[in-house]
Amino acid sequence: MEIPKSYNPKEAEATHYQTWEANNCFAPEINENPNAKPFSIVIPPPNVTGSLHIGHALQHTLMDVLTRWKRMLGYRTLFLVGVDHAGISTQLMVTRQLKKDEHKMPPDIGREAFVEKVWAWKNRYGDTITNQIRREGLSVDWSRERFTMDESLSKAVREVFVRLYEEGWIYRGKRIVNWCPKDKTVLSDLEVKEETKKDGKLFYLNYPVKDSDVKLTVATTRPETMLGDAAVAVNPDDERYRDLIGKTIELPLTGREIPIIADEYVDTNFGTGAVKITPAHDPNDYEIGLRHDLPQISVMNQDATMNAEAGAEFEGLERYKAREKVVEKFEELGLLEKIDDYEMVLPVCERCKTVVEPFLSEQWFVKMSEMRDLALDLMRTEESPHFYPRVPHEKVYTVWLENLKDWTISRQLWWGHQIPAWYDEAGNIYVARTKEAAMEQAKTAKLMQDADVLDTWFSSALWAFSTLGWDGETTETEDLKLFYPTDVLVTGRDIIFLWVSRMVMSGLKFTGEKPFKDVIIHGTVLDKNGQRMSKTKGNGVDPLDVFDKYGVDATRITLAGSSTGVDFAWRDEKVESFRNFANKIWNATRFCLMNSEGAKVDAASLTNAESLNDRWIISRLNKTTFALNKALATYQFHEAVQILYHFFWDDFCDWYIELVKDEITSDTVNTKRDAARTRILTILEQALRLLHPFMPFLTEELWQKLPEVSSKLHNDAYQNAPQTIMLADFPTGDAALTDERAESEMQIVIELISKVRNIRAEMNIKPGDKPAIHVAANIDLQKIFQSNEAQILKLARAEKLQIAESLDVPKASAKAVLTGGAEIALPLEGLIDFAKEGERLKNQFEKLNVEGERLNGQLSNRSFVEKAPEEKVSDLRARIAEINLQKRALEQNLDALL
RNA sequence: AGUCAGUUAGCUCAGUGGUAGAGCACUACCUUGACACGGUAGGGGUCAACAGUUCAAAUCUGUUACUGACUACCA
Repeated sequence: MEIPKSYNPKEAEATHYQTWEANNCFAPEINENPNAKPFSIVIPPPNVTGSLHIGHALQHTLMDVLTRWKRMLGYRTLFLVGVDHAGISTQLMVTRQLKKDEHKMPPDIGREAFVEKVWAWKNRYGDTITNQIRREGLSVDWSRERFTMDESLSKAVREVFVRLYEEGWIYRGKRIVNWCPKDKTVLSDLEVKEETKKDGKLFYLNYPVKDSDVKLTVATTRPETMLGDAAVAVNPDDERYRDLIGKTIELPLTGREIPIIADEYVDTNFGTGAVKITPAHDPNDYEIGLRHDLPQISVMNQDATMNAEAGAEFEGLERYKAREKVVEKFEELGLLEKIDDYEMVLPVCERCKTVVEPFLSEQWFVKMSEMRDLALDLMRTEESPHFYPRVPHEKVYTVWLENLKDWTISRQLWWGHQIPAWYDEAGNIYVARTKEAAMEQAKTAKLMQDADVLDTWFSSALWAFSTLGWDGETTETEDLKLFYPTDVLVTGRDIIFLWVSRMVMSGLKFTGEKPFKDVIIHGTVLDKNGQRMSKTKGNGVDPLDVFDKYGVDATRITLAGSSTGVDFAWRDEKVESFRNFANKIWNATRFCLMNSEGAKVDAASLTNAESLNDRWIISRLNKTTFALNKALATYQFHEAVQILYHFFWDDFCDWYIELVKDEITSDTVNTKRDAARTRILTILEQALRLLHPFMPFLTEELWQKLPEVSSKLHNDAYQNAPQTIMLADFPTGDAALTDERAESEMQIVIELISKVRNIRAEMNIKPGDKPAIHVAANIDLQKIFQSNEAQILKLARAEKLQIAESLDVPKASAKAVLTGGAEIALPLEGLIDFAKEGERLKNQFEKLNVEGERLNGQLSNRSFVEKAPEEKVSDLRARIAEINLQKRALEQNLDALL
């Protein structure tokens, strides 16, 4: 078989995914075991407008590793995929295109036509993200793909809305909300981000007190809102203003008179200690307004221009123009005290970055107190969901819930789930599942549906069960029974509040069960300088570029191997090293295949091993298998990757292949050679299975090349499926095959070879020169060295191995001491540099000496001997004995040199 | 302002009480029939500082410094 010298990911990535998908390998139905335990994950639905970024690649890899692992273990696995309609971002994107292509705005074409355009857009571009998911190799079940605006999911949304309304948990009301003047919609608290403005100003305005010469100075960052002032507030304990409480202000520019009131809210140390109160344009002022029964004077329109209430002079002015004009007027009136520079933090719209205006408006809200308690009770009673890592997320989640405010769910958009509420001509509200039902309630057909749609996260909150068939009417399906609650949710920190908490609350409320058992919160991928990636900085890493450059598998295992729950800096060098790892796997397999005549994959070859190196590698393989399964079971992805990397590269390639190379490449055809070839092939095949969840393409490509692989190697649940490594039985380890004795015996052989190599390097022995190795050792060690003579000679590049009870070598020899007191010597007449050899031995002696002194110090500490566990003390004694033994030998060697 | 996290080899990061680890980078040697995307042998860290608990601290506690994240407020 002709195999290229290096792995080309493109070929493997081009074919296998299609085969897997075409053979329905991803669907749970591939599992033929009726008693198989279920395992399910739902993907956090990416935005339909979106394209893959490196954070997705990380999150998706972790989910796919778990899914492939469980599938190979024989679980009935469902990895459910789908996309989110992403209300605001999609609407913005289509609006932008409409503007560009037709120079029109949505109102120009009307709601119906606009929504049609969004659907067309979705159908045209919506598969960008899903094709990218295929590229990543995700083993998701495409037959169950969902979209948040599918009819069934939309029905679930209406159902939930109606039920919550009927219970009084959804209400409509006039509140101060976060208003985006550009998108002209309300935003929830979580959709508002902060932006620091360094060149902000704090304006000090003088308000004349009626019937006096006194002026009260108030400070504000938004002078234009003074047009809507309803009062000035001071702290009741503030001596400076005590006399003024109850008096009246003649509010400049408006001709209105407003009271001076006392309220504890006012901080006497900030600004002037007197605060202008604008109930319609500030959330705190709104609260104060309610307490003091102040009028709510709204002076702005929805686009943040001033309205008629602001007065004729200001009406129609944009908010910042109005600000300038107000300041000008105050200056003209001699009422502008001063302007200070002031660094401030502004709330901005998460999507369009426009400064959000606190705005008095009528909206729909979900009352969170009861919903919140459901989630808090779950945490209290079951400590669920279990966060990985638990610190800090469990606490952050809990504290957030405890302080949760009501959720604004209406959005002034057209793209999304339209609110199932209707109004009659008198303005009465009818909330119902359908228009017909609403008409029945209203006893009239003259109804107008609420124009608003629901927050995108309202439908996302139902994702874990609406995708499995729950629509309010149907509440039990096969999928729900099998796959709900899901096993684990994998997601980023930023949506714990937006999504995780809301899924928990709605899951508990509507299914009576939590939506998932575990929540894995992965870290953020930062750029190579440790900075957050962002479009404006242009420092993002495009996973598709990385795939092209290094291959999908290398990228996947890099991401998994970096994942410990904390943020990490992206480095191309890391992927490069895993690209090299992929190549190493490729070439190890290439070696086995080049010598595979007469061999096949045969599990029996793992149980009938006799030689030390075979028993050793089989023991290593089993320990690796145990450790890997354990690491995955606790979501320790970094650990899992380390385990695999170390086993494959160090144990299998650097030692095992080299140890058995001669035997395997022998020209002599015999059963011994066949057995050795079968064994290495079998071990390799097991290793490929262990690697498969991380590196699906490479392992499939290689596995299919192995002689006589078939679906017989599949897990029992997949015996009839077309042969693929993704359905192979995942090794779980066999305790009978771990062999501590083989491992420690091999360790001493490795030590011997390494020490000889060290001497060779230090003494500059040419690779072609083959010295003799003299070994002095006890009977047990003699046997071990004797039976591994061929391997020792080959790997140490030596001529012969002279084993005796004591050393008898010429003075011109380089020596070393092994664990257990064995000694080695290489006669190097004419090659040895005595000064260098003396230096080398002294260095080793010194190292041992330092360690010995430290340990002796510890041992002479009486309290250590008394209080430390016996085992630790005896370990220490043994180590000291070992050190003394080696030191004595080194001393003798040094003496012999002089 | 509050809460939390981090500070370990030149770089990126593992490591939760018992002799400091990996990858990359670095040095020397090596085209040894799987692989130079390779092999062999090396060098390199008083685990941020200080104090405490302990027979024993990178690991537990406290304080400080720096970095970062989140939450709230900001007239």
